[in-house]
Amino acid sequence: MSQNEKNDLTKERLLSEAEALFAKRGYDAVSVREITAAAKCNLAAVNYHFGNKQNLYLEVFRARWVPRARRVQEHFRKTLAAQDAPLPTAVARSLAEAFLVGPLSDEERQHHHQLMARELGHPTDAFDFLADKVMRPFFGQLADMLGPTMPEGLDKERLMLNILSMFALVLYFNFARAAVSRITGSEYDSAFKARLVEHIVQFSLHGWGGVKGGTID
Amino acid sequence: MSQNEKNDLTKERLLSEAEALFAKRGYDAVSVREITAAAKCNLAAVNYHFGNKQNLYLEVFRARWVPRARRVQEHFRKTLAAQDAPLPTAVARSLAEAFLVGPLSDEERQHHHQLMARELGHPTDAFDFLADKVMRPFFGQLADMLGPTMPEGLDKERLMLNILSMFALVLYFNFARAAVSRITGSEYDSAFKARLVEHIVQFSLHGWGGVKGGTID
DNA sequence: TTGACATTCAAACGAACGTTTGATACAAAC
DNA sequence: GTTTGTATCAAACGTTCGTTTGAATGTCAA
Repeated sequence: MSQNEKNDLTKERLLSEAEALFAKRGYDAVSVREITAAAKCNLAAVNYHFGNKQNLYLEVFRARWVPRARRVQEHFRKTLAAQDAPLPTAVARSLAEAFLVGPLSDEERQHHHQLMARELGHPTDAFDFLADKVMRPFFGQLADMLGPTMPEGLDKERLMLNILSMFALVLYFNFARAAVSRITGSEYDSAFKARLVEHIVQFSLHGWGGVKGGTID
Repeated sequence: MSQNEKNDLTKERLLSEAEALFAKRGYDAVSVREITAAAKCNLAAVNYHFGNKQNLYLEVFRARWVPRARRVQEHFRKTLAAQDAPLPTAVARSLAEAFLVGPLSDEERQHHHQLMARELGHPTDAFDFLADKVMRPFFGQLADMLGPTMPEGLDKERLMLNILSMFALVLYFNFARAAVSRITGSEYDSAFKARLVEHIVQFSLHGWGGVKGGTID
């Protein structure tokens, strides 16, 4: 088993370094040589453990991205269950908190959302996986939760667009950090992140009008 | 001048094909050979007209992206000026209409927002250009417009976050078209686009609560 | 101790990359 | 008619790419 442990370590290191590099710079900009150098192993290790570069990319989603998404969703469900009823206010706050603070380290969260954004913009095989195993089920749960509390006469598409829009904000403010910092002139520190959570909650609930924070909390 | 015209044609074709390919697949995934093949010219044309690949990429932003962004902004200002006062409702509607329907062809719009999203996620030299020449000035104008109409006690950062959030929605629903279609199950045709404009306006103004369309229009 | 198996490694493979070169074509200037 | 300058082209440059190979290493069961 000590042999298996070593194997696993190399495989795990490869997955970690590959994820970080793919997230930061994209599939094509990262070479196998760069990944194996970062993982401190031989060039051939990628092909030995994963067959080829493309499959390493897919495995990053299977072995790392999906479990992490599940952790975030679990965190969301836990914090929401602590509340009385799944009212939109509580749902929005729990969602924003889970995805912008939540159980992930800041680096994990950055990589997570960058990988997701890349797949949204240019879907590969990984997107099928991601949509079926993570997005659709979770969005379905949210729709079931929020549907009854939404204004009357709200069709399913409109509800889904509302949910997607909140995720667009979460994704955007994680994905475009550098740009957001430069435009707002604010450092992306934990204080700014707290203000961001507040903003996203207010915006999702009330749009431009919901900035006074009157009835919330 | 007929020689200059031919030169220009090649240069213009290169810019067009390069923009389309860079937008769809990103800088590193597109080769100079692929661009010159699409533009039906010799491989060396990129280096002759633009020096190198990187500079062709920058020139796509300077010669194509920025002028197009200006056209969209001009469209926004024109349709807004036709209204009485720049109330948030009119601003939101004019913005969404300019950026989701507006003066661009559907293909242009798609490429435009994909290039922008790529720069937001991983800024290069093009982003400096883009931020200084287009984003900051326009966001500044919007802030001046919307500032007085916003709820009392709204600081500058919060106002900018509101504006950025509306752009996040515009960008997202252009950038992640394939994914949005697959999640909502709706075709991205012009009818869906019209519903999208309506949704983004309502969401930006009222968040999850603004789906009844009561006071709007 | 031996044989089977899993893992790592240096080295090399052919293909594709961005870029350069020198020849060629052609219009305008002298 | 010759020169000058611009644009295009096929061909090649050296480099890097993803992948393959075969030997070396270490582990464990027989």
